[in-house]
Amino acid sequence: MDENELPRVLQQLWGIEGRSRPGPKPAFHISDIARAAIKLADAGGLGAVSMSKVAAELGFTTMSLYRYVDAKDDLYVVMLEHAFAEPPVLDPELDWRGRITAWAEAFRDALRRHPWILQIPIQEPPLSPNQLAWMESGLDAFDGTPLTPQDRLSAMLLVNIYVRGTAQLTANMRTEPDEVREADRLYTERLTMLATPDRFPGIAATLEQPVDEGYAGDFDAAEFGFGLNTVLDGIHTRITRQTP
Amino acid sequence: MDENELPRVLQQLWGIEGRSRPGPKPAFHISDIARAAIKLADAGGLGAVSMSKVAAELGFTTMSLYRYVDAKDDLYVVMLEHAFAEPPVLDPELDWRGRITAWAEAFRDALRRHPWILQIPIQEPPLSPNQLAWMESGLDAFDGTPLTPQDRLSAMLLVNIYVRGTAQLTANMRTEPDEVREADRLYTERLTMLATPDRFPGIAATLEQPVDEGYAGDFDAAEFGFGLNTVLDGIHTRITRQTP
DNA sequence: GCACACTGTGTGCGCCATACACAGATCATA
DNA sequence: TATGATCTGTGTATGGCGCACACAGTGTGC
Repeated sequence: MDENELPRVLQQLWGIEGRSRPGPKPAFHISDIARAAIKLADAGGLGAVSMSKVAAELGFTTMSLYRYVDAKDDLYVVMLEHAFAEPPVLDPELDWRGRITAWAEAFRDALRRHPWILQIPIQEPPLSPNQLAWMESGLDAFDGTPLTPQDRLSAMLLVNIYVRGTAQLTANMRTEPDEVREADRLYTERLTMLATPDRFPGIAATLEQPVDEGYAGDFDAAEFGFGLNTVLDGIHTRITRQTP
Repeated sequence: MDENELPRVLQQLWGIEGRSRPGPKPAFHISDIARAAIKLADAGGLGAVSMSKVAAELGFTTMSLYRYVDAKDDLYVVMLEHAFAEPPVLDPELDWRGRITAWAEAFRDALRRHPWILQIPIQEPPLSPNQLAWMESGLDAFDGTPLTPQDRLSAMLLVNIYVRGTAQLTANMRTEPDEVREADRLYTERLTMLATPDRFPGIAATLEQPVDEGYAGDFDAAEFGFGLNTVLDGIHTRITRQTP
């Protein structure tokens, strides 16, 4: 095997400690950076996270961060890793459908806690410990089904994509529900003005049906499960087709 | 109706021309801005798009762009609108499944042509003409089914999300296929090293199965349709459940 | 006790989005 | 036809950003 070393961040996240070396002791740890950055992001979105702001939050200079992190992208990796703490422990009593549903809801909750996750530009597939643990947890949900490992991966990714996608849609995630409602009202108003029935009959039809009050709050509760069940129905079809 | 005017960009995209006014004639049009920006983005990703670069491409100063566009976000709106030209015309001979498949493939192709679309931070739901035309086209695919307008919206969004999500996954979209293959090789190598069977049995199992050669090329062709069919199976289940 | 690798710091560069003031162009109106 | 309002593109300036680099001090292994 060649000296194809892992990037430094991943080494640190996996706890591959370097032997004791000369020089001053590090004043803090990447987990401190993660905490500070997440605090800023939770409060003001990903845009509020800059090297200088994070450093200031820690009480150090901007450049000191670069002793722990090679570039801004690495900061994102560390933030993600800490935002996704331990994956949910899935009840083995449940069937695959119950398990993957619990997994999806845990994922959704994490995204709701840290909406900035959706703003992070994804450059590379995940390799950090907690990310892999979530992957494993999602795959394990299909234990007992006749699905092949590849099919399980596809199914898990499908659910993953669904959760991300729906979260993205509601990612007008202003923390204030009033703002969400107002933005939604303005949107439907404009849509009603622009999507006239003659040119956009399909869109207009969806607008005619009165939207439930408290729509924003209801979406996550009802609509999320509704769409998820559609996805799971598709996976179910594949499973039954697998065992004729 | 209050003076709740549309943002300027949307007005221009909808061709709401202001009456003739004093002052010099504009030297160009937002579509010129869109073309220049898309050219840059196609070549170097969204990061290569800056106000100064776009302006230089047009042969004007940076600040001149602000006479046409209120902020950078508006530039993104214009880019999106022009990248999604006319939506696909769906063959009415096909059933809903054939139609929405064609729609999904057209969407995927657009994303493949302009990968930077996935990098655009989405702030607001779409209101521009071509975006709505795509929405309408996707909704129309379900004509003839017993689905309610709301269900059609959900189904269309589900497919939309699926296409975006899978494109995101393969959005290591280096234009060079060699780079994709190399990145993929490196990833599986590292994953094999980190996801040991004792701690991550599920992940390890997916790695054991030998991956087809030409994986990167095959994904879009085979895997895309496979996953899409799973989603459509779910929608099919909902349709048949609708009509007992 | 020495050499050296490492620490946090300060300075500085190039790029970015965009606020603002300005001179010239052009239309509606007198 | 003259004029004033209002638009145009431009030049300049500001504050922020990520990050390269040189530096002085610190602690470890020899």
